[in-house]
Amino acid sequence: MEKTYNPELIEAKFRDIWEQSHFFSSQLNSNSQNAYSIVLPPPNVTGSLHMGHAFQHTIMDVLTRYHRSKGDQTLWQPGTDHAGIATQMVVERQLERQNISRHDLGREKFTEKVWDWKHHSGGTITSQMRRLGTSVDWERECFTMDKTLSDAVQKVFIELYNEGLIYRGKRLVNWDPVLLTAVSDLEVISTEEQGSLWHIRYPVANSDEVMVVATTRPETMLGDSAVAIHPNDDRYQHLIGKMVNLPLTNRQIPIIADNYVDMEFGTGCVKITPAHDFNDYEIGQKHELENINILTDDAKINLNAPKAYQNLDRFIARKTVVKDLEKQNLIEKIDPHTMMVPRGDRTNSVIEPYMTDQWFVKIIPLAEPAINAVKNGDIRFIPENWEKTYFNWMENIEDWCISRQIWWGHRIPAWYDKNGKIYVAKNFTEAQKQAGKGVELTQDEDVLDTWFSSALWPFSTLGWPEKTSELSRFYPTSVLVTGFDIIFFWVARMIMFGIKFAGNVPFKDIYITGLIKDGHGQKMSKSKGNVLDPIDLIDGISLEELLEKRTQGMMQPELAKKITKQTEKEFSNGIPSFGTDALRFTFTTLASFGRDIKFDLKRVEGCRNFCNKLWNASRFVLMKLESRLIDFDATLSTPDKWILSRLQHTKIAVEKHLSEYRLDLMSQTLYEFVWHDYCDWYLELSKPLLDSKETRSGCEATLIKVLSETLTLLHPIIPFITEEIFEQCRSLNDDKSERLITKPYPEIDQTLISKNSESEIAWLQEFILGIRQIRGEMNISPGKPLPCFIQNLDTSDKAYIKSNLSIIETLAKLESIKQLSENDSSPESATALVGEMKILIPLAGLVDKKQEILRLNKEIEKLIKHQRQYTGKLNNKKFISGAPKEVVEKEQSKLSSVEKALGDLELQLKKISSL
RNA sequence: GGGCGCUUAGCUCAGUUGGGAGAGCAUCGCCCUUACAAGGCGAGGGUCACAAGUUCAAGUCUUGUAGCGCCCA
Repeated sequence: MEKTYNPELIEAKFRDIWEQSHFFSSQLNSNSQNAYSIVLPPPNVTGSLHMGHAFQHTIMDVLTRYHRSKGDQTLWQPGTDHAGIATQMVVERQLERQNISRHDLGREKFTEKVWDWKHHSGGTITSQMRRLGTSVDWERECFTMDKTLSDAVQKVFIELYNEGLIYRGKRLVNWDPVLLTAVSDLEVISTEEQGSLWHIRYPVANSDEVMVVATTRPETMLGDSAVAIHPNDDRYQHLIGKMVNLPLTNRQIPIIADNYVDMEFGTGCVKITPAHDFNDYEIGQKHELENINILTDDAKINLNAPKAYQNLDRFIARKTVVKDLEKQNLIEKIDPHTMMVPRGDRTNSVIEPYMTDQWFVKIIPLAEPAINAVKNGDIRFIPENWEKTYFNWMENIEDWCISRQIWWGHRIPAWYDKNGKIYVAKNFTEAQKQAGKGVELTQDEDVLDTWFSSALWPFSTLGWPEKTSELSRFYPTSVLVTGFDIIFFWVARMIMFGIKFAGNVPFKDIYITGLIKDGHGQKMSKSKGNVLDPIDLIDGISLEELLEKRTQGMMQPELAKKITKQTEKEFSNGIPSFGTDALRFTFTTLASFGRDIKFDLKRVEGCRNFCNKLWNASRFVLMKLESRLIDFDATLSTPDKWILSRLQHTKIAVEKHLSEYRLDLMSQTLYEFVWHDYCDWYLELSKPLLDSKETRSGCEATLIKVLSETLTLLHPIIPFITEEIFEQCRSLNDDKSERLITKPYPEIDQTLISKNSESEIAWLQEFILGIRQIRGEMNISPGKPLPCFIQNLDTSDKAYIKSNLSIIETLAKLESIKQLSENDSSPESATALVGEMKILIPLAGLVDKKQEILRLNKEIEKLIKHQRQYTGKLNNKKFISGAPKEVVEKEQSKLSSVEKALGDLELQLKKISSL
């Protein structure tokens, strides 16, 4: 074995071997009683995988590999999402650089271009996944626009339509005037922005009075249909039912009363623009007001407005309107105002409420069973508190606008005749049948919201609506692993559609992971220039390349300087190559239940070091056991029994943590076992054990047995390095597995849990630590052999000493250990205690006694602190009477041992000081 | 305005029916000891945001305050 492990070579090797051997296939373990399945949240084919993907993929891979090696028939279903708007935008932007618009190409040519992009981008994603070691069943890879998945989409649409759960209608929707499409509520991000509040005078018809209304969007006055006041507002009672002259328009509009109006806000008068405001729309419906649309698709003023404003862009129109009002002295005042401005999540353009014909899903009948599924425990959120977020949204849910005026996606299977009658069918022929021969039909131009097809993912990928064997075997899936950012977009909709169409919930557990942020807790984004590519952490990247990556092709090139500076500061030497396993281990240690995960390179470094530690421990084992015939039935020594016992505890903890999705605790447990139990202690103990004939065989068998099981435990987290070590050690092993990936997960063996060896080794460790501490504090070189006296031994001390004498001498580098009886006078010594046994290291020729006095005082101080704490408790009568017996007894025994130790140390202090 | 969450060592964070304040990284000291310097050994460092309450006992439960963050309107 190489002295330092080199991830690059071994990763490439096993990527190929695993996949070519079909080890990821869901057909394995087909005789098993248990099925385990996860669907991969399909990444968008818009680009490449980011840290969040890599993080979640690692979690899913750990679960998948674990269940596979437990013997479950395991499916991890891969695939990608066509991501309608996002992908269309990527391609449109590329065309833009060649000065081509999608309209130049036409629908058919354009979608061809998008398919080209899809093949390119999909390839990037899958190759990245392979680099990460994701063990998905590649033979089952899907895409949301595959034929079978598209058929499923059509079927769902048609069935919902026939049931009256999908309808088409003219409604006020969120309109993106740049994309020229409707978007759903979820795709609109409202943020606080500085604006103005214009107070405008509306003259009351046939009167001298004016009503002052306030608005943040003065141009919308061109579409006003009424002025509203609160029915109880004394100031305006006499005006209800009268008319106002709407300025700039030559129109008269009524004054109405409605509870919706807030009397306290502004003047208490509100302009009502039903076609351009969601609240006003409601009021308009109630009062049967006219919906006056004053905007074109791209947010210019249309022909319904006075000539002066027609064809003006909405923001220019705003200025013009204000100017004209000022001219007529109709502006009362202009206040600065912070308000919520809605912007499209893709384009960042201001979203307009806009009247258009759209398709909607009537959502409440679907939401109710989906709410119940979580209430009655069919679905569990992990961590649990996310269910509150889910309920909160589901209980206030609104109909879902599913039509998009774009070209990339599932075209809506609806046709219209000349009179606008709708025929919903799976194809033109069927639609024609419905319409009757000779009726001229045209298909709806729109496509479906991307999330409509994603909502079917857990069953459409398994072959639904066909009754496939996969569907019956793997549906409902075991767990969904995803981020909280798409609970509404995706998770909720999968639950609704799963229950409705697949007849059952789509998954039993929903593990909501945290989101990966940069080291400062900032969201990673291209515009912030703080994105890390998981592949760069695996392979490493120079500062120059990283800078180029972060500043290339930016939407706002003026930020490049700042990004360069930040990047240079943070990654002055670029990023070293850490390897896939180190990155995966890092992700699992970060997988606690927090919301934000600050990603820190130092953490990866620590995990890389762990891999190296494991590598070197294996190298040690291999060197020691090379060409030896291992006797797996050999007698075991106490240290052998101890490490086997520790291994069982580790296995128990690992399974517990994994079943609770605490991958952070799982990897921490394994880290501690490997580093601190196996390497720090057992490997050190093995050195003397291997040197002695009586203990050698048992130790050899234990070394390899524990290593081998540990590799299996670690394999789900760090598959590459463990597979490589397994291969190198295979000749030593007695098991028949060809590869670690197919090796059965080790069972917990309760009979190997040994309390006796645990307490004996604990004693041994205390002994050695005592001596190391003296060495450390006295600055005695670790290589210098020391003489040692022990005094005040009880029977177990005596037994332990007898069986561990040479081990202690080796590990603590002692020249000799001599027992003193109670009455023997000891030389001037440094002291450590193991229980009541005293360890004495003579000071002669080593250090001056001042240092030992200092050290003793420090120890004594610590003990006194504890003594105070315990006596305080025990002097409290309420504690004695109120606390359970065991607790009181425990406190008492703690106090007595502290007091004994104190006595010993104080005596020692006196003795040394007086010399 | 409604909801959710966070505040523990210099930094990042664990702490699961209330009973010993922990890890990694960073810091300091000694050591290139034949698995590992990507290492070994030892050490220092905390009023668990603040206040009140429940309890024999609170980082942990309840209430309030302050600061920060997210989601929804």
